Amino acid sequence: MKRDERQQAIMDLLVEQGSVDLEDLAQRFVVSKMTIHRDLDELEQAGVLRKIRGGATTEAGTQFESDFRFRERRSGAAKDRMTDEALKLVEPGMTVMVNDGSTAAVLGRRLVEKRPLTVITNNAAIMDALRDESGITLIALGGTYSAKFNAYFGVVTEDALDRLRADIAFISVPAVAGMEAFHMDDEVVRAKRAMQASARQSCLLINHTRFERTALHKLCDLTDYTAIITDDTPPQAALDAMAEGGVDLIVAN
Amino acid sequence: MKRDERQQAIMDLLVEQGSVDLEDLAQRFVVSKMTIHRDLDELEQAGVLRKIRGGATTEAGTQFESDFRFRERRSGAAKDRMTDEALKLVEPGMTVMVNDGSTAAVLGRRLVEKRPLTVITNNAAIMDALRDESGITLIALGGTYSAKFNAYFGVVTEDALDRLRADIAFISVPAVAGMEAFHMDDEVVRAKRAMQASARQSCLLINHTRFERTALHKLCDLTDYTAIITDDTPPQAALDAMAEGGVDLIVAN
DNA sequence: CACAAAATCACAAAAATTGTGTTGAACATG
DNA sequence: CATGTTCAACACAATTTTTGTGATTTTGTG
Repeated sequence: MKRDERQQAIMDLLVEQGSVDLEDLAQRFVVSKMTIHRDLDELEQAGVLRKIRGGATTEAGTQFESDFRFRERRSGAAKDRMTDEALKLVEPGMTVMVNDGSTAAVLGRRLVEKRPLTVITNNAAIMDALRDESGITLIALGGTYSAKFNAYFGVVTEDALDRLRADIAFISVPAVAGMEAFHMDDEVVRAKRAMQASARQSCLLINHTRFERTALHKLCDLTDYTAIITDDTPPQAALDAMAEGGVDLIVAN
Repeated sequence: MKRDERQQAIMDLLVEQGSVDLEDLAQRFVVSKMTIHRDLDELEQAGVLRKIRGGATTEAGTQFESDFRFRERRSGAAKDRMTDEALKLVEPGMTVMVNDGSTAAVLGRRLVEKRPLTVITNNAAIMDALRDESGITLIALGGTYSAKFNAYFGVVTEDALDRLRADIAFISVPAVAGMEAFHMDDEVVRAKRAMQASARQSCLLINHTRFERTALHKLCDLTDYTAIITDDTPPQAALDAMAEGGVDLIVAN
């Protein structure tokens, strides 16, 4: 492994973990700590990380932390766990819908594991990822592009969904409270609803930190989902509410 | 300049020119010919080029030559000239449709010069390019992805077009004979037709080498276009046919 | 303030990249 | 088809880059 590759690998780790340990890096790449020091120095010079005692972290408050790919890969482990569960619901030959959001993007990319599949999505990241995969029939939902969500929305999206049918839809939301799911943007809500309406069953993906929160628009009731997957145990209050409402929660850990 | 950079630069030149000269490369990068030899050997090993006496060419008949990016950058000058003419038909504030194809992709990217605009397309390259441009409202047409054309097609695309309206549609085809335009794929023909039907006026972009050729499916008559732009003077027979048919040809050179 | 851990520095060792001269193969040409 | 010329391949040496080691300084912590 050459210098450049190692530095790239360090960046990958940094993006994934948010910080890296010097000692650990030296062991991982089987080089001396001095070499790692030099790598980190260069990367710091290039402005992509900040050296701290014993390792390095992502430069706080720069473009980096708000970078889409960054957010996507950060806490990637949790998303991977949720994705593992979600994939269990998918069988080769199915038609699968996936909505916007970085969690959904992670799932979208991993759908290749279940090919052949037909994948319907308005998520630009998924389109990019599955575009050239053989065994995946990619049906993109058109619409007006939203940079904020890196996905397509609007009447075009909704009309297209109205004419398509899928076996399962994977939906993610930023807020769940009680027995209801929420989202801050009404365009997004409409797209998610259209997707759920066109799929035989729907599966909700929700980060455990997002329970007990609301957002401006209510999307639907949790009873609308045939499966709800989260990455870690949510607050007791949330658990109670769902138990009482009679919905099953799959905790992936 | 390091080894990797040099090799990358060689590939860039290769993509641009189709072939590279060993002697020339040695001079350009101020290294010995032996070094260039070694670079080319490695690149050949990697399968991205083919060494020939005195230099290297793109591996004929491999994925490379049919590579989308390759075709797109090759003979880029001609496309730029056509694009110049096409852009004259666009005014800020308009709603513009652009179809599939590498020529169209070049035009799509340059539409930023006329912003603010609303751009409607099924061309994946254009989606990627305009996605994060401010002042451009990007409306993607969904559909089933076609790797061959790097664009989206099918009922989803056509239905979406049926519900949209644009000021002008830019259409490109691989074959024109007499007073008719052709394309080898019926899915693509349907999308182009739908686009033309949804635009107030249509403009055809056609490479001058593509005149006097036909393809399996007839798309439409040339009289359906309000403007026809080509990059160079076409064969006399083609000119005669168009003159007789009463259509104006804009030759951009 | 003292102690330990970590960072830096300087220098040597190792590895890689590159250039040169030579040899052999391919090419054009009469 | 023989011959001179050009170009590619090879081997080796020179050079540059990368890396490791130990000494020295800096930093953080109790």
